[in-house]
Amino acid sequence: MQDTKMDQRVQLFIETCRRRQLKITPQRVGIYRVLIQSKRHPTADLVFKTVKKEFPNISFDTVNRTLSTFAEIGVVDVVETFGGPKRFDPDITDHHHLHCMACGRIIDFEYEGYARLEVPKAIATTFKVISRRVVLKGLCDTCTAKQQMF
Amino acid sequence: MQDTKMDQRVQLFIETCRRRQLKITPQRVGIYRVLIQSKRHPTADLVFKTVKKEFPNISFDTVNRTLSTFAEIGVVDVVETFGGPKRFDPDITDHHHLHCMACGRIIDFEYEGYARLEVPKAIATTFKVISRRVVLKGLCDTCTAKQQMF
DNA sequence: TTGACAAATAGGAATGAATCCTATTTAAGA
DNA sequence: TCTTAAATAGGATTCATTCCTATTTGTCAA
Repeated sequence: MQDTKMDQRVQLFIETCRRRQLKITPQRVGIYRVLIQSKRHPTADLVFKTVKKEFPNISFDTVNRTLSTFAEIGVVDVVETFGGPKRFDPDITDHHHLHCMACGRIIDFEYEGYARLEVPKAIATTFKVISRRVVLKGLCDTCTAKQQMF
Repeated sequence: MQDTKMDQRVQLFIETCRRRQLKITPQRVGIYRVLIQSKRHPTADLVFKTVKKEFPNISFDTVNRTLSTFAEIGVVDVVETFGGPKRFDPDITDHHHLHCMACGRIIDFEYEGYARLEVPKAIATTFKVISRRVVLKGLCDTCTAKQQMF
């Protein structure tokens, strides 16, 4: 990500915090920066280890609590998983996910064909939909290649 | 579920175990019976508590290990979640999920419109798709009603 | 039917993830 | 500045899951 693009996102993030009356702490900004630079839907622990380079005595609890706060105010998403630790996604725009069952990688994709996954009427009346996503389980290219070696 | 329908499913389950050279133990059958009668995508702990009524000294480890085995041989699915304990789904036919963010309920639904969620070509070439599902996040009717009380 | 053996189980210990607790620090408005 | 509520660090605790090992039990072949 370009520096200017990143600064823009950080600026928007700060405005969101203000709107929600959340204090702008260096830790929060640091965690947010780590998040938007991540490409792998990181766990709290991974964010912790990364942000620790800049803030050597930040605590895990701060990182974890902050990630929950971010999810509450909508600046990140908690991603669907199949067990294991929570994973976070700084991309809150509409997109879909491939899950590799072998290596656990989550790959983002967009697709016109799913653009307006309309919600069945019978459901729209009894359930208030907030977000929609297609989740594909399978094997990524790397893992498929590995399997064929046996 | 009707008894005959259930016996049929148990019979199929037993055949699958044999095919995979898994021993048919009373615990496994008991756990499978609990699963196919569950409507709530139960956690290992809930299955454990339920099956304990019939097998008072079954261990949690047995239940948990067995559920993993079942997932491996494909007789149950591990369901996508947003953190928290693993949840299991005895319905392995194609269907979709609503997740209530307030109470955690997962509601199954089927929909013609999603019938053949075709996989984008660009993806089909690099990723081997095993299953596909639409995941809708939102609020169920009960929880929507509760929120409006405030 | 019986005996042998690998597989499965029970129960407890160990690990990992997330949350809670509390004393201390700090952002932000007066 | 000064004040105060919010946020943090660090450790303790809880909950979920996996690991370990002695014992039991399906299954298959004789």
